[in-house]
Amino acid sequence: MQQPPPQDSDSGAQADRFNQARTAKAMTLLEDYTEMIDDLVQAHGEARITEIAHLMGVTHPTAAKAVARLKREGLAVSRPYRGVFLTEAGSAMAASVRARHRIVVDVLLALGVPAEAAETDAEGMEHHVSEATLAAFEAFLRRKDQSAP
Amino acid sequence: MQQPPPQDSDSGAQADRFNQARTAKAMTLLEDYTEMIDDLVQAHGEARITEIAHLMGVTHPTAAKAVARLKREGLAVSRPYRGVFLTEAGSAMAASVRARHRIVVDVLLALGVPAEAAETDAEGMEHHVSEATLAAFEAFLRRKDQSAP
DNA sequence: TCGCAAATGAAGCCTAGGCTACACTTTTGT
DNA sequence: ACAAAAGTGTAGCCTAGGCTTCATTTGCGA
Ligand SMILES: [Mn+2]
Ligand SMILES: [Mn+2]
Ligand SMILES: [Mn+2]
Ligand SMILES: [Mn+2]
Repeated sequence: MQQPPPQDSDSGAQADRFNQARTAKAMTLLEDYTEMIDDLVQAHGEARITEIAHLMGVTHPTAAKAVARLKREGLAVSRPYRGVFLTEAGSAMAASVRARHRIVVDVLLALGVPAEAAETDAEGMEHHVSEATLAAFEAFLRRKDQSAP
Repeated sequence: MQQPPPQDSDSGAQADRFNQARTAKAMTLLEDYTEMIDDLVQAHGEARITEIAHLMGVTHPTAAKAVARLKREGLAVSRPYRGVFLTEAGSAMAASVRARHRIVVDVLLALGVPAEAAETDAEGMEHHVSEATLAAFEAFLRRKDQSAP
């Protein structure tokens, strides 16, 4: 292991940002599906492939492939022709993803974004909100509803 | 052409949001490359594949393939072994993308996000900011620096 | 109970967007 | 002027994530 290469002044800084955005984009599927499966298990005790597909707006083979990836990555379990459930790791991801999702929506609403746009945009933006940004969002929301109790 | 199907109550609303997020994600490459090429043409009079690749953090064949897609979609032009330039449509996209990028960064900074995180997160978030949200962001920024002149 | 509809699985196709390896042009330095 | 270096192009491989089509299993209602 080497130290993170110092990058010739800031030549690579921009490249680093794009790479980080690409990495975040690659997490989108896992994050959205874990959150969705967690929702469904809460609501019905299990998550069925067909319902996942319907809510995600994809065909069932697409949802099945996504679930296969979740299982491969240790986030979910399932047996043939049965429901899908999250592992400990999957539940943890779902919890943090849901918390972040809510905070992003709340920030957008606080900034005056119409509710429908806030929900829609948050679904994509959330995956690019870093820990640092999330912390700033939380602080902003605390300030906000402290000044207007 | 039919009217947008009313969706049984709100069953499909969630699916619509995910589909919109997927569409936005698919625009990411075009938006980032047009902005980048526009930057480079401003700075050096042309955009070379190698420099695009370097700044985007990808290999040169990847950048070349991206430019091929830009050309296919009528956003850029180039001749073999020569620089890349934007069409009218490409320049228009670059201008709006750059404006939105700046606004997103400014909003994040106004909310107290550290500068480095703001730059990085904006690079991904920007592609999911709708017109409605952008308008709210602009209004927020105007209020902001009106109250602190 | 048993037959049929709904759900699930499996196979295979497609595009986007990464990569490496190698060929060819252009530019540059002696 | 020309050889080496740098830049560019091309081919081909890979994975992710959509899709359709068809086979199989489940679960229900008659
Ligand atoms: Mn999402
Ligand atoms: Mn979400
Ligand atoms: Mn971007
Ligand atoms: Mn940008």
